[in-house]
Amino acid sequence: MKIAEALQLFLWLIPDALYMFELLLQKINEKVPITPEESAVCKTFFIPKKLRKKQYLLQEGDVCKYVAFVEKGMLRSYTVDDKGTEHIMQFAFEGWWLSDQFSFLTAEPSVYNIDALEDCELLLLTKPAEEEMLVRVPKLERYFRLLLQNSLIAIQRRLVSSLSHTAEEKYRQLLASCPGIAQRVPQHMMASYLGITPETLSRLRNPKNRKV
Amino acid sequence: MKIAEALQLFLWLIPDALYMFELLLQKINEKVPITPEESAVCKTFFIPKKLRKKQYLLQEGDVCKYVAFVEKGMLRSYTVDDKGTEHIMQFAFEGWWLSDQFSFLTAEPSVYNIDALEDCELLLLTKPAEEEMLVRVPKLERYFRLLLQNSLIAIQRRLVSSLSHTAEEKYRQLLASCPGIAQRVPQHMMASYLGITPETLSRLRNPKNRKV
DNA sequence: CGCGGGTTTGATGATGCTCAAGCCCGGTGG
DNA sequence: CCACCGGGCTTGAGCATCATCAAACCCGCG
Repeated sequence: MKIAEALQLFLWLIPDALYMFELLLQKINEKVPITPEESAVCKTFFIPKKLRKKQYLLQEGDVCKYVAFVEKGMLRSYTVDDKGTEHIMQFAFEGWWLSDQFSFLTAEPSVYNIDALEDCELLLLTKPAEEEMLVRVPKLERYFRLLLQNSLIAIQRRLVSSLSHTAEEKYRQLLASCPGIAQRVPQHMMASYLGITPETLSRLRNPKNRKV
Repeated sequence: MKIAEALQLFLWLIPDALYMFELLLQKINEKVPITPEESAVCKTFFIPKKLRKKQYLLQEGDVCKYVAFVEKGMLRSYTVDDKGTEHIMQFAFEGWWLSDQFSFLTAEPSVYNIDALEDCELLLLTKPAEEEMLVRVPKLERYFRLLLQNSLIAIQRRLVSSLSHTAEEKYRQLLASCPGIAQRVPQHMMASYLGITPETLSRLRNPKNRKV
């Protein structure tokens, strides 16, 4: 057996550990430069996990045990209101993080669902792993604070937008802030994210309805 | 001169230090019990400040240098959109905190304004003071993390509410979640907070318009 | 081929906005 | 002390936006 073949076999046996961390390390390095040694330490705390389309990472009523980093595929988090309508809180593409911060921190049951919109490769971090990791690589404190900040800003912007803009303006803003989303996310989910009905979104996409 | 007398004199000279910290310490103790010694340390980092009605704590374009704790009175933060309409992000009553987290953390110019809706007594904390305080009283890390969490949850709830509820439902929710607000906040400001026009709010408050 | 989910299209109605006028009340100056 | 002013609240009429309900359509898939 040649070495190349052996390597192939090896990769096949523990495929996750080898190739799944590239994006994570790249993203971290963008904000907080870390050494190769720190990278190596960092890797040890994550749990690689694959999720197939429509599978759940978190279901309403359960405690959110992980924060998830998306290496491949995409996730969404959403609530279901009293009328049974879904409200998408967030999409998470490659390179994004997703969890229910509140449930994760307090260990109380979540009001959100998280599921896969495409087949996914995720890196999961438990609370104890996160804490240990921050002790071993304190630089990452800064990285996680930046993440939290960014999510706070994003959601504030979205709130203002939802209070002051029309459906069409909100849609354009979404396309602008997240190019390519229309190619990957079904339309009725974008509608759910924007807080409008699928019919309305369909209509305002149709140029025939353009105002004079 | 006895020590007690000296203390009295000392307190007399800087009167703020005497009565202005009660609510702050009480609020902290509700979530994170601290010793009298820690309380004393804690006090030294805050800058007491009085603000008269309509005065600004932060103006759009400036860097947010402080987080403010409200001992008396009330504050609001808001943005002005391209059409010139104000959008109130948050009210802060006695015992609440307010700042622009983003500008405070990054030292970039803020997009928000913060001003006083009533004469106020505030306790201000600068970034260096905060950091030093957290070193001296590490228990407070937890307290501040809880604050951040709570604001994240609150704003998420508000977003879902703004996407899924009618003007009336949102108004009722506001009254329920913040009793007494109608007695202290002018109506057009509640409208601004809810993202509706003053006229609409006025109408849905009038029982004559009640649906059958 | 037929089924089913997602999207489109149409008709109708409710909700909330805009503009405009009137009202109430507290504050100011004569 | 009163008249006047102005800000905030109310009321009204008309209109734009968007939701609802229903039907048709499109297309991938078993």
